[in-house]
Formats: sequence, C-alpha cells, structure tokens
Amino acid sequence: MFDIRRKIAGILCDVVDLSVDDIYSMLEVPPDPKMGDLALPCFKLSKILKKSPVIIASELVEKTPKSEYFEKMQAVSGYLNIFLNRKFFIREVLNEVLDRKELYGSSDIGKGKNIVIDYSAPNIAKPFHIGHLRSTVIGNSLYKIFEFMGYNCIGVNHLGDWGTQFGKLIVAYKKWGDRETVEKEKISELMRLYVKFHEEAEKDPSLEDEARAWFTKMEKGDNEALELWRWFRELSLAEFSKVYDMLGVTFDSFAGESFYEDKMQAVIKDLESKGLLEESQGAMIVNLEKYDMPPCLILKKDGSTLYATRDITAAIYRKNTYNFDKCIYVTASAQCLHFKQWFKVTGLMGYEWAKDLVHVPFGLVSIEGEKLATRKGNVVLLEDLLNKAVSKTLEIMEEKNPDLPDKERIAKEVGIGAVVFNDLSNNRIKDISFSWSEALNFDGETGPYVQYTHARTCSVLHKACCEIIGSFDESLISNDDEYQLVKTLSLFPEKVKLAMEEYEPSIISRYLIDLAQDFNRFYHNQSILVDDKSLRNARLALVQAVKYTLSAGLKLIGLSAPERV
RNA sequence: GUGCCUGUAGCUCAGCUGGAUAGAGCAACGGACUUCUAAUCCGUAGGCCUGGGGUUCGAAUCCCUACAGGCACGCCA
Repeated sequence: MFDIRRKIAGILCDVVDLSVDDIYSMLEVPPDPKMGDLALPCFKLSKILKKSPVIIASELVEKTPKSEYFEKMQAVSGYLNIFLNRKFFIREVLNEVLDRKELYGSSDIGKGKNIVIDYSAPNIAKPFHIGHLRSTVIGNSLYKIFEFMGYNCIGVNHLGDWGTQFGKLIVAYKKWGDRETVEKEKISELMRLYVKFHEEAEKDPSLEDEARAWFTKMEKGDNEALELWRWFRELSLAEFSKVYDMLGVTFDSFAGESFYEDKMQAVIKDLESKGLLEESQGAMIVNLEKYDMPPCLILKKDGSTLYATRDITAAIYRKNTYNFDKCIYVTASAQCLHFKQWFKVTGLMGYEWAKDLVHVPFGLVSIEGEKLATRKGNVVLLEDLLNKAVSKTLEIMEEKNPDLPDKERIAKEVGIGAVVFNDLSNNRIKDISFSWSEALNFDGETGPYVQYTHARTCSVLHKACCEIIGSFDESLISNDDEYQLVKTLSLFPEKVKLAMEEYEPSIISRYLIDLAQDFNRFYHNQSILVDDKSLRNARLALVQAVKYTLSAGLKLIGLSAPERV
C-alpha cells in the first residue's frame, strides 16, 4: 500500500535522527490546504534537540534532501509545512485504486484467522423493531470490514429462543389462542398473547406457576411443549428472515440459547471443580469482589441457569468449534457490566483466550425521546420503517427519474440504505433518538446522498462508454478540486483499518460523506467529458477511482451501490 | 448510594492517541438546472466546545471537581 506519510517520515527521520515511527506519528494534516498537505509541529522536537521550534523548522527546510515525494517545505511559526509533489502523489494513488479496483483498501492481515461475530439476536415471539436494528447493522458491517481485511468471519445469530417466556406463551396460547389466528397473524398474535398473559397474571398469579410448569416440561423434553415451542420458533424465524433479506444481512449460524441447553452442565461442573462457585443467598455465584465487580450469578436458587452461564458455555463452544482469533459481541451498552463479569469468569477458569472476547456496546434507542416499550406498544416495527422508506424513495424516483428501469429494486436499495446509513452514521456508543423525519431524510449526510454520488460516477463513465482509460496523464489533474479528491481517496485504506480496530462502522460512513462531498464539488466545478482527449481521459480515471472507492465503502457498511438511481 | 457512558451551532452530530482561525448536515435566508442525474452545488447567518480548577510552549481533546442526562448494580436477557 502506498503511504506518502511514511515516505515523508522516512526522509525526515534521517535529518532529525528519530525513528520513522516517531516522525510518522507526529506528522499531521494542516487545518488549511494552503498550509500544505502534511505538517510536522516542531514543539516536541524542541525539547529533544534543545533548540527553538522555529529554528528546527527552518533547519529542516534547509537540510532535508530533495525528493520526488514532495515539492517544497516551508517553516511557519514552529511548523514544518510540507507540500507534496502532486504529480507523483496523484499517479501513485490513482494507479493503486485503478489497479486494485473494488479491493482498494483491502488487506490480508487477517489471513487464516477466524472472527466470530455475535449480532442481532432477537427474541423469538417478539416483534423485530428498530431497537434490534443497531446490533444487526453494526454486526453486519463489522463482518464485512473484517472480511475485507482478510479474516474469515462467522456471523452468529444468538437467538433468544429459550426461557420461561415460552412457558407463558404456551399457557396464553392454550387459553386464549388458536392455530388459525397464529398462522395468519404470526408474531403480532404471539405478542398479543404474551401481553394478555401479563395482564391476566396480575389478576391471577397462579398463571405464573402454570407457565413455569410448562417451561419445565420443555426442559424435560415433553412432546407437546416442544412442538409448540418449535412452531413458535419457526414462525418467528420466517418473519425475521423477511427483515434480514430486506437488509441484506446473513448469518452463518443460528445457534441460540436453546442450542446450549444441554451443554451448560459440563460448564457448571467445570466451575465447581475449579473452586470458583460459591453459594450466596441460595444461589450459586462467582465472587468477583477482588476485581471490584458484583458477583456473577451462575445458578438461581431453584438450580436453573442464567444468561451468564449460557454466555460462558457458548464462548467455550465457539472456541472449540471455530478456534476464533476474536469473538465479538454486539449488544447494547446496558450489558457492559454483564460482559465484564463473565469475561472475567472465563479468564478465571483458566481460558487464556478470554482476552479475545470483545464486547462492542452501542447506545440506547428511544423514539423521539420516549422509551421503547414493546408491551406498551411504543415501538416502531422495522418492517414498517423499511417499507415506508422504500415507498418514499419510489415517490422521489417517480418525480426525478420516472423512466428508470427496475425502479422497485433500486427503491429498495436506496430506501433501506437510508435507514441503515442513518443508524451507522454516528458513533455507536451514543444514544439515538429515533426520528421519522431524520430516518426518512434523503438530503445531505445520508445513504442516498452517497448512493446518488456513486450513480453519478457510473453515469459519467457510462456516457464515456467504450473509451478505455488505460494510461492517463496525471499532470492534467491539477486543480484544487481534483487534488482534494485524490487526497481523500488516499485516506480510504487507513479509514478501513481504523474502523476495524475501533469496531466502528461510522468511521466508514463519515468517510463516504467526505468523499462524496469532494466528488460533488469537483463534478459541479469541472466538466469531465471535455473535448480534449487526454484531459478527458485523466478526469475519467479520477471518476473511475471514486466509483470503486464509493462502491467498496458502501458495501462495507452493508449498503448496495446501484449504478443508477 | 456506587460504577460506567454522554454533554460541541436552534436540531442531529464530526473532531477527543493534545497542535495553527472549532467543522459538517438538517432547519432558516439568498443564489446556481438549454450543458456529464439539482437526491447536487455556492453563499449568508448561527459557538463562554455544560461550569470551575489544574497539567502544558499549546486543551473541545489529558487530570481533578461540580452540574445535567442516560444506563447498570443477584436470581430477565
């Protein structure tokens, strides 16, 4: 990978006698392009070299040997400002992008390593709403990013498909439900039954006992109970699949909570034999006082397991099955303590790979400031949201581009893209207040804006049609709009790497906005399809490079890159 | 009460491994479509970076503290 910063650092480090890495990390981008492309603040050097920053900067200007990498250097009040050799830089960057095409920015650093990513994990028999969207799209994007970096990813949907809630559901179904309605209304009917159960149980607490009894039957393998459970599960999964299809999200495994039912006893024994379990108020816990954490609950006083038990079991299973390099959990930040606790327990059990367990938390979603509450009905169903986004897109398309073929498909890609992008465009740790008007806004910093920009690049390239770009004369790419665009293009590989290291898809979304803005400015100010053949060719090369990068970036955050919109 | 997270333009947010005058988008206002898709572009306006201390040549960024909001803190996940 071509990295101009490293090259410059390589030249400078000889002059000031520091390591390349030191200089590399000190180099920064000046706030204004007029001040150059890179800058070295000399204030820190001043301590080492015992000279004033101003003098160091001007000495650097004098002593640094000429090179093809940069055109000139200037000393400005303690900063060494570096102006790159534009021609050289443009050639290197564009050739790399055009050579690697949509693989520009990818890498093989993950070659031969497995990454397990646990995301989405909705609860069976509950509607899939916008609260589930975050885990799903963040996990999906991380999957794509790690894959792009050469890792082999295993996407796991750890379904909430086991627990006493199924006992409740069975009771409610048998008392107030019927097969036809459930077949017809699916999850919404299951939800209705579930809510009804809670209403009735307030009046008649014995229902709770009944529910527990049914769950016990499930655990003991009772046929009727398991058949109902299986039915609810299949029904829910079919509904979820619709949403996953719309989002373009896939999984390699659907091993959920039920999958680990028969595997937890061994883990409990393991914990016991390692002397980690102790009794407290009738329950079995792992004491974590030494680590300044509340205890981790392993067994309830009735002997049944808890989610920490299941998570530890699942982690061990995944290590044995996938031999992961990292196992990543994408869940709400409310679960931070829980993950800290059982990660610690896993470490105490002697599993050195406990350090490879990573919790990737994200902020809470509320609806226009109001808390999400499934039972109170304050939810926005994801399917509704996506459908609304698609139909709004279709409306816009009817107005702007009515002759476009395959409108339906593209409207889906753009509408859903808008929703996904919206969710991925800010820092994942921040709480989100869902707003209809924002989720359905297609102007400015949005998914459709990036997709539109991509379509623009395609459109120009299409119009230029049979021309083969082949070689181009980089010296013709000379104005500031073009140069800025190339600079932004050059940043893509490091942004992808950063997004991976920080488990932060928004780094890519933000980058795409920047790239699209730079392109649109260029597009607006410069004609691409000019008569001058070689100028035209050079600009087309630039457009081609932008197209590859936008397309690759969009895919990394789970959006498609339609050629026309 | 204790711990974790967040606080930047009217709104939504970048910037947070310290660096030059704090940036976008939305909303508002004013411009640019006979010309490669105006889902675009350009301009105007909008800021005690929550308050207070400290560290530093330099702080939105690091440390302490106060305040505000959110979340978590044993038998749900």
